[in-house]
Amino acid sequence: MGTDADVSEGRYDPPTVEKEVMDFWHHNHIFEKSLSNRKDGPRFIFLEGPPTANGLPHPGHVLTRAIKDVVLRYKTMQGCYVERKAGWDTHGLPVEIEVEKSLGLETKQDVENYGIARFNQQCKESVFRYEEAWKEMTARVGFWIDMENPYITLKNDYIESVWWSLKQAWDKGLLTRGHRVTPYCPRCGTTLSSHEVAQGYEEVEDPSIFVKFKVRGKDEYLLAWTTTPWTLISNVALAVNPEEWYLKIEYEGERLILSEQRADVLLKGEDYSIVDGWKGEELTGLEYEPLYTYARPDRDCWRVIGARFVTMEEGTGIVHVAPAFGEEDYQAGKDYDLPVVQLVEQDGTFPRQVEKWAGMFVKDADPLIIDDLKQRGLLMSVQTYRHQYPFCWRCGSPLLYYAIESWFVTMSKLRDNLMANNEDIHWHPEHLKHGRFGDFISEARDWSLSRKRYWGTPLPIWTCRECGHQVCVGSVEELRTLVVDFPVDYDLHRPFVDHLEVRCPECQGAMRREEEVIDAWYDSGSAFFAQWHYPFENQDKFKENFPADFICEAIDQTRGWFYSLLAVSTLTFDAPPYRQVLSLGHILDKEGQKMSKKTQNYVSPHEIFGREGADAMRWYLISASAPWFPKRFYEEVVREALGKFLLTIWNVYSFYDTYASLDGFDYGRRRVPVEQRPLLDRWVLSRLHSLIARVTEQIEAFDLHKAARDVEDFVVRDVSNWYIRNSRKRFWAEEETADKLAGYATIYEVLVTLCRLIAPFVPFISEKMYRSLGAGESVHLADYPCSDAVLVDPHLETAMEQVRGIAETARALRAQKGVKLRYPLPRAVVVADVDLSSLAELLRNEINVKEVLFADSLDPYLTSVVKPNFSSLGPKFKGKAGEVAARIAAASPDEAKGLTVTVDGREMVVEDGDYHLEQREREGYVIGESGDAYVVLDIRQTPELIAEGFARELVRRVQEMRKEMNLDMEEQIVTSINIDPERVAGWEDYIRRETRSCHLSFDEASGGFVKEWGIDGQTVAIGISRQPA
RNA sequence: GGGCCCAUAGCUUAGCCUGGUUGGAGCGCCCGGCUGAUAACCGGGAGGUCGAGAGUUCAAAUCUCUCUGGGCCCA
Repeated sequence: MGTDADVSEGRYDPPTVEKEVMDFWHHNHIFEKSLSNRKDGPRFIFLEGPPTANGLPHPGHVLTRAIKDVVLRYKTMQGCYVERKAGWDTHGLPVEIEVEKSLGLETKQDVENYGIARFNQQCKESVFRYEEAWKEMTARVGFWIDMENPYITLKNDYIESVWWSLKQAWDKGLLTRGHRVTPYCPRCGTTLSSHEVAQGYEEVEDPSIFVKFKVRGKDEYLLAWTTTPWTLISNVALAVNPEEWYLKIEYEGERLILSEQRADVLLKGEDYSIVDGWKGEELTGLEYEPLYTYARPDRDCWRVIGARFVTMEEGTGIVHVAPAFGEEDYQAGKDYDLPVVQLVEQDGTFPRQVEKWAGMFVKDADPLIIDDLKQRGLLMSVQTYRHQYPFCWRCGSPLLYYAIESWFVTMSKLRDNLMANNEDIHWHPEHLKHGRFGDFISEARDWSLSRKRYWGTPLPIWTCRECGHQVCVGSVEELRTLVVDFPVDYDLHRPFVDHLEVRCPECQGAMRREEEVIDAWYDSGSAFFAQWHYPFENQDKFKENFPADFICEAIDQTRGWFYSLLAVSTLTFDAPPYRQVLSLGHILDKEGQKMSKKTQNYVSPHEIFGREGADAMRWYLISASAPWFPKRFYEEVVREALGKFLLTIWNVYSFYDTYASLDGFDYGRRRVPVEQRPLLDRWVLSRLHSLIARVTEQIEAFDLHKAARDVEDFVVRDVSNWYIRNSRKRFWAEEETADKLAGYATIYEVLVTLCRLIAPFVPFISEKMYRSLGAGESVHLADYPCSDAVLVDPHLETAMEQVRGIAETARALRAQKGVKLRYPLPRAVVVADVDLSSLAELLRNEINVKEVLFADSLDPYLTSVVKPNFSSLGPKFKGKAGEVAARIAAASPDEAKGLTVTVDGREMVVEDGDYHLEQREREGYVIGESGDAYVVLDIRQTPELIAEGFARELVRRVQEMRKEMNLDMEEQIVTSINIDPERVAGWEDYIRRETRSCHLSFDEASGGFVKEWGIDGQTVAIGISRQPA
């Protein structure tokens, strides 16, 4: 791309221009220069949220990358040094699942048979499968980020940093082993983090059964409700709400115990009698006979306990308790010292003891258990229950809530710290800070960190087989001291770390690593220090870059990455890891539904890039709505952004380019000082500098959409539709007038400044124009424009706004009266509070009148008309009212006052109420208002004016024909028109000049190109031909 | 089931915080006009139960509550 080569190519072709710009950036190292340029500037610290490259990027990723880029380019142009290190998130169950699928492995046993080493090797390869696609998308959307030196969570250095922070937690006593009932996928053989569980809720129908538990020694039953029959096998207690009332009733010959409230609801209209009643607490301790005795608990159980979580909203008010399968159950079990009966294997099947259903997947056994209970007469009713139930988001298996041993980070102890650190963070949108996010951290749960899986950062905890001593290893060096023959080449993943021979520092016994790997969210949450291999290297680098000034991801990261960063940072440094966080809304499809891979209800970004281009897509995404609002995305809206904004600005540019290069204009040499330029020029510059001030303010507040809309408004309304439109004639002048030079200088300044202003938003087209204008090597190396207060003239802006309004009104009045704009009118009179005289000439041209006058009052153009008031006349004059009205209407305002009429021989005086005066335009004038101002149009057309207008009609048609013939602008023609020459008397020269006719005749239309036109209902034939050379 | 966010013309949206003339604009549509930069522009028109209902108030798109729909998060 040369600075002024191929500038006159006319039509804007986005993909071609954008590719050209990308090549230019690449070959000239513009990104690198944008960094080295600002080396000494203040730092603006950005932290990239790492994607996983085992899937193709979709429009949502384009949005995130585009918005990040806007902010980072803006900061760079403002003089900041903005380092941008890319990152890859590489560990975790999703990766394993992909690999399992491709290898046809179905269980953990399959994986182990395949070999953990080989398996992890596959995982490692898988996470870079789409690296190229990601790199390409990133480059194509114009996101400048260093993809050559990314941080990668699977690197030894990265893992070592993570280990270091885990050891910090360990030393603080915040890394502990405990039980927790967690959602568990029996197929994957692992617990799922809450973030993962959330992705897999589906509405399903489950059995809803009412089960009778026989009270020990009595012929009475406690009625309990459950939707998970398979957990009944492991039942150890029944819970009642101690505060609620319970009844013993007799119903269909049976004595049942349930809550009073629920009895009312469930047995409404049924025939039952109340036998007894108690408060819930009185029931506690009551023993019952277990439904199943496969378990032989070592502790007292099978009795009623009190628990406040028991609600009266559903069920019977008596809840079956199985501590192994529910969090509340587990807690209640602890409170009452109940045994944890867990008659389910890790793969989700019943164990051998459960003779009837051993080996069967528990959920599949539900109907059989129901049958069994039915046959034993222990079932009250079976219904189905629709509710949201979690499924494994990757493999689709129903999740089981399952008490499992796990390592925890006890975040619950850090709640106050989390909240204090959150106070120092600026959230966009703000409501997240104390809303969704604030609520979440104020009730922070312990972070279940460990995963019984393979592909992840191994938990660096070793336990001595001899003495039980545990060490948490915080560095490779520390590990080396514990290991016999630590090899030179090492890999901190499984199975390598599992096979190390570790000696207990206490007793020299053999140590064994806790077999789990950690939640991959901890990896990415460590990015802010682990990307630098802190604290083993880059201590300064880390200090310079902590905390980040800005992070930005989609809203779903609120409890994902935004949280894991804050959690790790609070745990490790007790400080907030970022100062500002921008949370983006999601991209939805045309119908406002979320995009999904399954339905493929979205256009691939590639197609958009290939047609409308990256700038158009960016512009749409930025200007459509606030960054944090969801956006509907489809091709038409992008095309609209292209047509409305990009093509308009391009046309302004190409207009300037056409004329400026024709005239050989050189901004550097022939610049007219601003104060010597016409008012219109000073106006557009004033608008420009007002705009700069607003845009800067809005970007700072992350109101990117407002900034974009203001820019668009300026370009379309002010520059293209007003400034250029009213300046066109200036550039047609053949000689080099000061006026023309002033115009060139102004458009040039507007364009170059605009390029800089919009460079962060639309980096390609701005670069292309900036360079073509010869303004510098790259717009992205330039400074962001500053508003120059000297150039801002608010009075001028207001006056122009007023004039624009008046022009619109005048055009509307013309349309009303059917006077075409081409026909000049004698005058317009403006009545306004502000002095608009300096803009009179502009207005005169705009509305095509011979003169514009200013007046203080409308009175000279108004006349009063007497209007009879029928509602007053009617009752007075009855049948003669019409007659009287006619007399009144015929009177002048002066005559009307005190007018006497003779009705049926009686003389009557017309009173004030019998008529009213209406103000009307005087004959020949039409009045309109615009804001506080009025405009009067004199619409009396004289024959001379009509001739002039008609001449313009003819010129316009000839021009159209010239265009159709593809004539050069300068080319001369011979013109003949079949009209009476009288109709354009005095305007023959005008027609000749405007149409570049060397010969003009008014007779039969003849020549190479003859066309008939309908002008004001008449047919006019025009013939033109090229002048023979 | 709970929390948060959102709902204005066929589409994209301004106005809502801080209640007050007739709810603005752009795209699209119809009619007319302008045009030798333009895929543009100008004027007019059709098109709004301001998601629904209730409340507060002299007055509600705006404040409150309930409901419906969508999104996100949590269960």
